[in-house]
Amino acid sequence: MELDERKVTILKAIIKNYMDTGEPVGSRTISKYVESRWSSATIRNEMSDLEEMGYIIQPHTSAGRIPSDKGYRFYVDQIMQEKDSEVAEIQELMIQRVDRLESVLKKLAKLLARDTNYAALISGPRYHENKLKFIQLSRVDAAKLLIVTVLEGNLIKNTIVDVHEEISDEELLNLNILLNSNLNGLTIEEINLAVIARMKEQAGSHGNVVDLVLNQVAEVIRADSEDLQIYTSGATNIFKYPELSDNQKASELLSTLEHTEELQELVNGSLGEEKGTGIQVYIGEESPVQAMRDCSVITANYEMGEGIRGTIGIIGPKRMDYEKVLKTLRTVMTQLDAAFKKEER
Amino acid sequence: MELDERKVTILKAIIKNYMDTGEPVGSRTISKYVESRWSSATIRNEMSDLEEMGYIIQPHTSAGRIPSDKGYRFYVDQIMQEKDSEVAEIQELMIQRVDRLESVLKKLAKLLARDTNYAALISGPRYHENKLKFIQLSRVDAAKLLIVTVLEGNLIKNTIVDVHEEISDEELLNLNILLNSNLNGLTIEEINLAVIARMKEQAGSHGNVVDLVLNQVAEVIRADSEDLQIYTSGATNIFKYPELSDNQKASELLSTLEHTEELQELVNGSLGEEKGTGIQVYIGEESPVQAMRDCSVITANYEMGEGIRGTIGIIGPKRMDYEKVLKTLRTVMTQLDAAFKKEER
DNA sequence: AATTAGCACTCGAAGCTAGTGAGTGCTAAC
DNA sequence: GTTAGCACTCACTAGCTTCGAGTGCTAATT
Repeated sequence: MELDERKVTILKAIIKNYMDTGEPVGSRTISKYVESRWSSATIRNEMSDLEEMGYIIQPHTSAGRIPSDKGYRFYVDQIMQEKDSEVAEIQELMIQRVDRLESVLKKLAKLLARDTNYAALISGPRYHENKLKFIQLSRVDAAKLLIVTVLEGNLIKNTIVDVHEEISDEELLNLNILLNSNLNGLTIEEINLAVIARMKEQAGSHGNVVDLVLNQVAEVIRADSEDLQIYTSGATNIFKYPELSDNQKASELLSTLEHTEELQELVNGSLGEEKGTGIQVYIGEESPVQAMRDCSVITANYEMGEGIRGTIGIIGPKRMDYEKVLKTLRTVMTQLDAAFKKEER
Repeated sequence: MELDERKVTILKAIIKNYMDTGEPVGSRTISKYVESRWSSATIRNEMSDLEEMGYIIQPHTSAGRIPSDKGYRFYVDQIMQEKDSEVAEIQELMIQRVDRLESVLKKLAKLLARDTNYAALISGPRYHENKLKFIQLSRVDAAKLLIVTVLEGNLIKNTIVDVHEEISDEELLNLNILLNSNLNGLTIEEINLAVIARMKEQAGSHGNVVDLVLNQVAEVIRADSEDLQIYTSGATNIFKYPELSDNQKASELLSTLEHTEELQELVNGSLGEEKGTGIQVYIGEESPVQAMRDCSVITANYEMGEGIRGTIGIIGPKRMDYEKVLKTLRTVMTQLDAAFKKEER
C-alpha cells in the first residue's frame, strides 16, 4: 500500500489533533477538521489502512486512533526537511550581562522550559582538552595561597591552599614566572614527571610548594572534567500532560531527571552523532534512556568558540509540538554561539 | 482534661504506628502494640478523650485515628527536649577533599535526601557583609584582564574584562597595589564616589581601567548576594508517601521545590529565629510555604566560621521520622562546622 | 470504481448497588 | 475504673448496568 496524498493529509490531521487534545481522535472529528471534506466513512477506511501500515494505533477496539511512534517519526521527518524560514527574534535579551557560564546555562534551561512547557536539560560544556593558559599564585592570608588557574576557553578555577613555610613576595613572583613559563599551553596529561622534576629543580627550596600547587591544579581540572554538570528545569511540566503524569511513570521520569548520572548517556549519545545540524529526535522507544520511553526527546548540540560543546535537551510527551521545539532549539543554538563570541569572558 | 501518663503512652503509640504504616490506626492495634495491656475498649475511651483534646483526628467516622498537627507538635516537642545522647559517626568522610563550597552543598543535599528518604534543600551561605579582602588583576590575553576578587570568608569571584588600551606589566603591578591599598577591608557600600575619585586620580592615565574594574567587582558581588542559591535533592522521594503523591499536590510541591524563589521565605524565616539550636520544626499549616501545608518541614541553620550562615531543610510527610531527622541534622551541623574549620579554603 | 449513508456492534468510562470489615460508641457487667 | 459485647457507621471493593464515542461492514449512490 502506498502513502498517497489523502492518507498523508489525514495522518497529519490525526497527529495535530492528538497533539492539541491528548485524546484518541475519531473519524468524525477528522472529517470536520480537514478542509476538503470527505465523509467520516471514507476517513474510517483510510484510517483502517493507516493502522494496517503502522502509522496509527487504536488503544482499544472502540476508541479513536492515536499516532504510533512510526507516525510521529513520519511527521517529524517531514518537519525536519522544511527550511526554518524565520530564525525568529526570541529572547536575545536573556543572553546578555551574564558573568558566569553556569549561570547562563541555568537560566537558559529555565527559559526553555518555560517557553516550551516541557522539561529542559542542558549539559555544561565538555572541553576537548584542557590546555593551561595561565596560573597565578597570590597570598591572601599569612599562611594561605590562592591559586587561580585559567584554562583555554577562559575557564577559571580557584583553589586556596595552606602553605606551611615562609614565602617572600619576591619568591612568590618567581614561582609565578616559573609556573607559567613551564606549564603554559600544556594539557593536563602533558604535565609528566619530567616536567615536574625540572620545575622542582628550578624552584629550589620551594620544591614542595610546586608539588602542592600542581596537585591542586590537577585535582581541580580532573574534578571538572569528571562529572559533567547537567542542569534541568521545568521537570514538573510533565504534570501538564495526563498521559505522562500517571504516578508511577512520573515518579520514574522525575527521578531520572534528578539523578543526572542517568542523563549522561543521552547527552553523550547525542554528541556522538554529529549529523548535519546536530539535532536529534528520539521518539518513544528510540530514546536511550529507559524512563523516557513514553516521551519524546529532542537534543541539540550547542557550540561556542574554541571547540567547547554541550547539549541541550527537551523532554515532553510524544505529542509535543515538534515544530515549535525544533525552531526554538535552532534559534537558541545560533544565539548562544553569537552571544559568546560577542562577550567572551 | 489532663494528659496523664497513659494518654501520653497511647498518643505516642498512635503516632509511631502511623509513621510506620501511613494508615489510620485503630484501638485494637494499639491494644496489641502497647506493652502494659489495656483492652481495646479502654484504649477507645482514651482515644476519644485524645480526640476531644485535639491531639488526634478521625478521617471519617468508622476509621482509626491519625495524629493531628497538634499531636505531632506534642511529639516533636518531647523529642526536642531529650538530649541528643549520641552525636553519631555519620559520613564524616563525605565532607572532605571538596574544593568548592557549591559542590559540598550539592553533595550534602543529596546525602541528606538519600539518608532520610525525604526531600532535602540547602541554601548557599549568606554573607553578612561582603568585605573585600584581596583583588588581583592579571593579563590573560593581549586585550583581556582577569579580575580575581576575594571576599572575607574566602569567597572567590572571577571576571574577565576587555580593555581597549595598552597597559604595561609595570602599570599592571601598580594598579594592583593601588586597588589593594585603597579597597582592602571595605564593604561594597563603602566604596563611594570619594574613594573612587581618589583612586582615579592616583591611577593617572588608566583611570578608566579603574572604573571598569570597580564596576565589574560591584556587579559580581551584587549578583552573588542578590539571588541566594538554593540546592534541592531527593524531591522525588515524596512519591514514597502515598498521602503526598496525589497528583495535584505532588505537582505543586515539586514545582515549588524547583522554583527556588518560593523557598527563600522558608530559608529566611528560619534564619531570623535563632532560638537555641537554630532548629525549627514546621508541622502542616505551620509552614510558611503554601505548597507544604500537607508536609512537615524541619530547618536547621549551619554556620561555618566568620559568620557565614545558611539553612538546611528537610521536607517530608507529617509522619516523618522526626527523631532521625533531628539527629541527622544536628550531626551534620556540627560536622559541617568542624570540617570547614579544619580545611578552610 | 470510489464514496457515502446507515446500522449493528464493541468496549472503556462512569454510575449504581450490595456486601465486607475495620473500627467506633455505648451499655452493662465485672 | 476496666472490660466484654453488640449495634452501628462508612470507606472500599466487586460486580453490574448504562452510556456513548467510535468502529467495521454492507448496501445504496454518484
